[in-house]
Amino acid sequence: MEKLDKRMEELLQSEGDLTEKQRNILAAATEMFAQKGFAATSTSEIAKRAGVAEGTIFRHYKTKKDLLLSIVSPMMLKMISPFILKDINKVLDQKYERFEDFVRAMIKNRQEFLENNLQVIKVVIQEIPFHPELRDEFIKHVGQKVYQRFLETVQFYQAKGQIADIPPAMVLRYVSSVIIGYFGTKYVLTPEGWDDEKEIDEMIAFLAKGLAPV
Amino acid sequence: MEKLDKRMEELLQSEGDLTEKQRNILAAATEMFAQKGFAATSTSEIAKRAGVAEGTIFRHYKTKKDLLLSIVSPMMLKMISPFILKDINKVLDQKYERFEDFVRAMIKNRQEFLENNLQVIKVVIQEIPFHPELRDEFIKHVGQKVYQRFLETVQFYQAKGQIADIPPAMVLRYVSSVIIGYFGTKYVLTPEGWDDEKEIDEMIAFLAKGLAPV
DNA sequence: ATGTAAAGTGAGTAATCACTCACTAATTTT
DNA sequence: AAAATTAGTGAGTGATTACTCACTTTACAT
Repeated sequence: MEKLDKRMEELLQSEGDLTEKQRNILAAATEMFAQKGFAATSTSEIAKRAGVAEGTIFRHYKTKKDLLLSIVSPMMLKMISPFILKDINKVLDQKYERFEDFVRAMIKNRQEFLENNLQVIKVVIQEIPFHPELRDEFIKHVGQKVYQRFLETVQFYQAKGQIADIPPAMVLRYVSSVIIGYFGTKYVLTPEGWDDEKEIDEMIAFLAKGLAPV
Repeated sequence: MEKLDKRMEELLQSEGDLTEKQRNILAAATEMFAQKGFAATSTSEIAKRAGVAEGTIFRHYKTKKDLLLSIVSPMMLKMISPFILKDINKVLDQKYERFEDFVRAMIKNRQEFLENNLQVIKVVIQEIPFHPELRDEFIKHVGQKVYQRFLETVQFYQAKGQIADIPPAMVLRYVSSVIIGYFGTKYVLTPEGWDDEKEIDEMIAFLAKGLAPV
């Protein structure tokens, strides 16, 4: 666990000691990958937008794909780090008496993160279907670690009699489907007159009612 | 409405009078677009897999993008046609006493279609972020037509006292989120030991309970 | 059988692609 | 300040790209 934390820290603060030009390259590449997709973006375009010679890109990244991975891989870890870092785990496990409060805390916790990283997350989602290594990495992290951890959480609240006795995997799917639907609606469809507080309250009320024991 | 139906029929049965080579081209392109994405697939690869000269592709499709659109556009109409064709609308509106039965019928209705068109649907989902015209077309059809129609359906069951008095748009989002999560889990993650009947029963029970009036 | 239109071909084209390399500029180490 | 390491450059590379066109083959109406 110590080693994992260390490796993660490296990746999380990996943009600290970069040159300005290097940061420009990452920013330009992220923008264009998000907009046009990885395959439809040329390295010459990236160089142009970054205000950099094309050779400079390849000084830092062996291939174009290397550039993609150095944008996307750290983000995958960032996405899930709150769920598998031990100090935060303690908080998750013990703080919330009711399942509803736990869900609300999860949403708030990830909302700011989402807003600050919309573009990179867009790239991750868009490119996963085309790059098996990305898919594998995602499944390995989210599937094995986060999924297992949340399964236990569901069972915890089932044992407390707050959630009906349906298979935990189903509970998890319903909850995550509705939450993903919430974020998707908000950030992809961006409807007018959207009241965050009210949406979250109603959503959690719906989930709690649907999952309540008979 | 007559005109719409006619235009739709054209598109729906549009693969009838094609040459064998033309059908090979469409099949090969669909396969490769689904696997590698539109931008990463070359016309020479498509020609090779279709067993056809590269020039043959451009005899039938002015550009590579034209080929994509002729695969994707008819599918968009197929996806939503059951919801906006009038004869089927009658069925939807009157047949089901309970909201649960309506939802179950919707799922069964679209399940076979999904299974028969997984590849093309994959292409649609994958390419929408990169092609604004596709996004617009999708929003125009699904957003304006299907969404409005389902809003009315929700209000219908709310008036019958079967669904709680929460905003119909929220109801619609919860239901569609969970159903999309169901299809997504089944066809993207393809878990082992998946019991369709049980999954659907539990899912509908959860939705009904969560949406029931107080 | 013959004429005509449509289907199919494949070599050719300019443009663009990701990437290299010999070189200079800037930064850090000693 | 000198030496050494790293960052940055941009012209140049062969390969590949989407697409064209003069031509041949096939299908079908007369």
